[in-house]
Amino acid sequence: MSELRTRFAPSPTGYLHIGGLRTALYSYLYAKKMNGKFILRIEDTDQGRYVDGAVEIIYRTLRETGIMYDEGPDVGGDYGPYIQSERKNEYLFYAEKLVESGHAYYCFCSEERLASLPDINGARRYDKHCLNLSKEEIAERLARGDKYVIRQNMPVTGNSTYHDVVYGDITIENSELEDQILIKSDGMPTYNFANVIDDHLMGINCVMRGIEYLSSTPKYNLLYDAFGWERPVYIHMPPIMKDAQHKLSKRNGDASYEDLIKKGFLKDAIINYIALLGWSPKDDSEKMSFAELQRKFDVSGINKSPSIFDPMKLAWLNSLYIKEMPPESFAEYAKPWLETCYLKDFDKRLVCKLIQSRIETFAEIEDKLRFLVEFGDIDDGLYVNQKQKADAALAKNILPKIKDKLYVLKNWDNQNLFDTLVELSAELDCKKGAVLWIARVALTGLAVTPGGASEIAEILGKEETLRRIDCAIMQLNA
RNA sequence: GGCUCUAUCGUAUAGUGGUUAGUACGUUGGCCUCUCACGCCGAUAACAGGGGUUCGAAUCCCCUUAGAGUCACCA
Repeated sequence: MSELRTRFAPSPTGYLHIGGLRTALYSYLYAKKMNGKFILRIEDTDQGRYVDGAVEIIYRTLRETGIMYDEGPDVGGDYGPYIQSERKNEYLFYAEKLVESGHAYYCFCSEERLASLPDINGARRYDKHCLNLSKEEIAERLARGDKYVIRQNMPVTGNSTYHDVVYGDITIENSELEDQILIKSDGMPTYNFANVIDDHLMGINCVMRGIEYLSSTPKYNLLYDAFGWERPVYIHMPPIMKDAQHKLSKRNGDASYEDLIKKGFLKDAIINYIALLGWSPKDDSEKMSFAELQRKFDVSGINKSPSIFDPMKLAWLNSLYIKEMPPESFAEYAKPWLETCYLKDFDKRLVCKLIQSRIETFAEIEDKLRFLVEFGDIDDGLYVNQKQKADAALAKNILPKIKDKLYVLKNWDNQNLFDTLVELSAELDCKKGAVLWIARVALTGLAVTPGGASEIAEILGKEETLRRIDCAIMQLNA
């Protein structure tokens, strides 16, 4: 068996959406598992849809996520060029070969004629009108410079069957196949044609792509057959949906890879999650590193039915990756989000320690830390905690004592603060939870905070802590 | 509409003729605890419907229903 060669062939239309990224991921994982090659090819035959910078986004995203291609436009290889617009001349040559063998023909039909074709169930099917043109007429019109396209000559009877690795045998009546255009009037090949020619020329023997190509694959197979080329192995994949009836797409404003990064998701979590959308390993593993994914990936685990993208589960996976980050990496990665919090001179290390285990995405940082810079009215009701037997009256009573204790505290760190407050609770003969609860509320004015009273006091610093306690006392006495 | 594909808890899935239908997220009860979070223990909830085949069907077949894809000089 020759070396497995698979490929990812995106169009540079502006972004790499989640579905495309997953296709690339699966193709890469499968190629690597089989000790084969993974190739990147840019399909830019539609000049109208080309978007500047889109190619760079593709390169960057694949690199960033670890989906390294063995051959491609910017890394080279023996089958280049890897950009379709640079292979333009190849296609016409092969199309003409097909014309010679009768598998394709020139078509001079005008747009108007095409538009006048009968509409059958909402679709206009080309009627093979130009198939019957005489050799002389074709030569004459070609010489005259008439605009033309080259169409594939589909069989009218019989049916075509092929095997798909995930969907099994697919059979379609040949009469369902339209004489699709191979070469457009601008001389460029259509995707359908270029795709087949390139795959063959590049030695691609395994094609992994979205299910949208499942029903047009017989057309490609007819092309392979006409040339006498060996058909590749096909692996079609189910779509990723936003909900039961809508596909996930940038057009609907759904998240692309880059959007997810901006929303505070880690690339490892994104890759891990999308790997699980439509595929599952033999065991019950869910959190898998890229290396594990490579080891465990197998096409037999690919699902047939569409799967809905679940941000909640992604967030959960993301939190797992966040928790295992070394503190330094976390601090480094969190930097941009921390900057939006105006933390002034608070100790970033302590702040990170506080939030690392409490966020699922980095975007939550701002909300979680707002209390560090915003402090104002405290609702008396917040002092009430039945379990700890705390309330506003108790707060009014012990807050001054807390203040006195802290005022003389020498080493301002979490442990000392905690010990001091616990000590006070013993002296006052009340629950330590009551003291800590009241202190925390007084310092933050919030029912829920990341971290307890002592941790927060440590970050706030002595001066700010005492200032806030004063504030709280004043409010209670007002 | 024609053609193709799909159908297990809300979501992602395990399951390939015999299981108390498993797991994870979510939701939820509890424990732990200076609130929250983490962690731990429990609960919740599914074979779309109807016919077959079979001693036996989530698993095989058919129909219905629902959904997706496709029918371009787009990829």
